[in-house]
Amino acid sequence: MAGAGHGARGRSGGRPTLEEVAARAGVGRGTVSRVINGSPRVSDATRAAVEAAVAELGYVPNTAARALAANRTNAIALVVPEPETRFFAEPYFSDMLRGVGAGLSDTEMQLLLTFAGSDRKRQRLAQYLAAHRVDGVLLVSVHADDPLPEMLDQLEIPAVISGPRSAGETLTSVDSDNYGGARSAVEHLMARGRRTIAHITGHLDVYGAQRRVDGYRDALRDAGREDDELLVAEGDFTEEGGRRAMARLLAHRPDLDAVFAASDVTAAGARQVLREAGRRIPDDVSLVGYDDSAIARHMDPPLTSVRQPIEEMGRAMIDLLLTEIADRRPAASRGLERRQAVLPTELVVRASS
Amino acid sequence: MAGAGHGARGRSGGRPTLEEVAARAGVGRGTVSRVINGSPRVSDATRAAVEAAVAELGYVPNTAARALAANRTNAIALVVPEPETRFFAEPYFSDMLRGVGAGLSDTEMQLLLTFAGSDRKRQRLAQYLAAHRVDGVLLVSVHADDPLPEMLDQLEIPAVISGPRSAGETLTSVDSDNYGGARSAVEHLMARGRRTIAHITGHLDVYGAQRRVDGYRDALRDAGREDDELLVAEGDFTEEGGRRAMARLLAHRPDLDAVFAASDVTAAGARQVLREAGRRIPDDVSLVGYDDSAIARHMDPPLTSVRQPIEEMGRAMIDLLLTEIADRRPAASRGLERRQAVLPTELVVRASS
DNA sequence: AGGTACTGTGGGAGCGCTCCCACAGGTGAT
DNA sequence: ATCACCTGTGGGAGCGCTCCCACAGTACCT
Repeated sequence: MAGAGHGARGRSGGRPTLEEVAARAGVGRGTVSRVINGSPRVSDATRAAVEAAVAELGYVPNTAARALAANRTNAIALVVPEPETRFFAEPYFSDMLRGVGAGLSDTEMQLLLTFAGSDRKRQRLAQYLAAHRVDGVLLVSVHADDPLPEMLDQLEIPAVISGPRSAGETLTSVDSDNYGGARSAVEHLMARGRRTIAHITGHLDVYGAQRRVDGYRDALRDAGREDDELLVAEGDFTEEGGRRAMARLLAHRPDLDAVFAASDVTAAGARQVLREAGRRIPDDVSLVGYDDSAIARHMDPPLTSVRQPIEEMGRAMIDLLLTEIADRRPAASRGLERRQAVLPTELVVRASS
Repeated sequence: MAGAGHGARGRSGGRPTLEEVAARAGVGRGTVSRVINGSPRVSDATRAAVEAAVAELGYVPNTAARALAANRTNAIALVVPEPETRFFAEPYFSDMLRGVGAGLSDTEMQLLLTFAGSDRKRQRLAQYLAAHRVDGVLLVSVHADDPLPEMLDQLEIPAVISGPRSAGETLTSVDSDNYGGARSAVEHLMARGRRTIAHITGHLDVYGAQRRVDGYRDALRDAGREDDELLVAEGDFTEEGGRRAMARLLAHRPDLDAVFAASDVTAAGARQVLREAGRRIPDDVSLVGYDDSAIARHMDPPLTSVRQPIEEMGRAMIDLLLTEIADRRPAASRGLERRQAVLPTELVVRASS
């Protein structure tokens, strides 16, 4: 309330304004604003006086006023275009969120968590974006046909996507080396003396899943191995998908002696089917997963897995997004300087291979 | 979608304002505001006209202006007073976040995710709160000596805590029935014919962990069983803590034939030590965990566990918080009507018991 | 001397809303 | 006729900032 709460102006609870700080420091409103925002055009003496006043009064800028006047929000949204369930089922997201949080902790930016799993939520999200409630958007796990990136582009809202949708992704993107990670997994299995290496893919409308297939294929081909279609079964990153794919693989190629799964969760499903079929891990069949999640460590036997530096990816996304926001230009310079970051993966060898 | 389609109106990128909608509808600014905010004091005809204008122009209220004028933010913060790492290590948080997201999806409220794991982050958090950047706060996983609740109280910011800090918690709280959950676990073990039932506790400065000990004790006592101090070992919810506690229990009471652990992760640690000691699960020792997390399902053998309705707890927290925000009063009526929600638990029986 | 170009500073003019007062026009009781 | 008291409406007065223009002061040229 405007005039209501003037009684409590004493210590805590009283929220000083710029004007009050200015009065206290004996300067003008503009000068305080300059100090607060780190403008260099302030003399050292004045700056010191203002900073003292700020400290004395415990001044904290009002975000809403700032956002209104400056037409920016100091907030970014992490948009998850899936139902909440999926988001948390895969540790991938948590790790990413962690990196994002870390990257943000040095800034004034606030993180908004937004789910766009249902149509209603999409609707609302569209409104938020239209209202320019955030300065930028982080997109994770976007499927190939999602209209969201298009929309962001039209609204000219800076955005960074994790996992490009295709080789020609137009948005700034951050990715891990899916291709190289898959290669290293397959090469590891070959080095272990495995002859017949199968692959359970991820959802193939996810570009990263395709790249893993490429890495798997190329690793085999470069080693002069057979590249049998029957050794590749399509999964969808889920446990159930892993089970189904594994069952198909065993039916078609009962002689397989290694499986490279596109996620740890998928590997868990595969493991179960292998067990039920009487195959021992790693004695009869080597198993390698992807993500190096907690599940990999807790599996019996512990699962060899390809670690993605997901946390660093989160950090990288923030860095790129902040850059985009900082030099937000009249959209003229777009497309020319598409930014991209690809971070390396690492094979973590455990007992399953 | 909402705003994007109507692109070519007036200045490019210029979002329509209340005033423009008013002009279009042939009414005053105040009337439009009333319609937008669902005030009943508008005639049906006027309301219809305004709504038409809003639709035509693709009007979306400016959040910052609204927040500034109304002195509220339409945002709430989920504050995690721990390092990000801990937050994501336990599925507990993810589930809760899911419930919170679900509870929020029917409202205009935005969710801010805030970590307060380091001192610097605490500092910043304090600033946010002081700046009244959010209308309310959700606190999860607060330890007994945390100053945060106190601060929120002083700032008169509505807050709901998950897991009260003590029996006399002053904040509105949501909890699951820790006592009942523990009882049902122990009663289940007794029904299975187990005679010597040990308990590995959680961090005892967490009230819920204490309540589980109470439930364990009372279940035994009510059944006329011995209540041996040597059967209770203090843990801290972690795997490593579970290992250490289990080792101690085996040393003191090698005759134990059942263990009730205060978390699944703890149970995982206990399981490892039991294995190494040559005890078979469940043949020699029954094992029951708490949380019914993914780990429980993936353990070998699958772990019997007490399920908390964490997602519903998240929902409940939101409901309570929104209520508090809605009837935010001059703090006079505080303490009198302490709200509390306690949700039931459920024992999920698997092969480990 | 005046001219030019800085640096540092004060403060007016909004940003787009909500709040609230004023007031028109209707109703019913006096 | 007066009064009281509704309902619905318009619009002024801010909310606390940022932006930007004006301008004093200083410095270094012609």
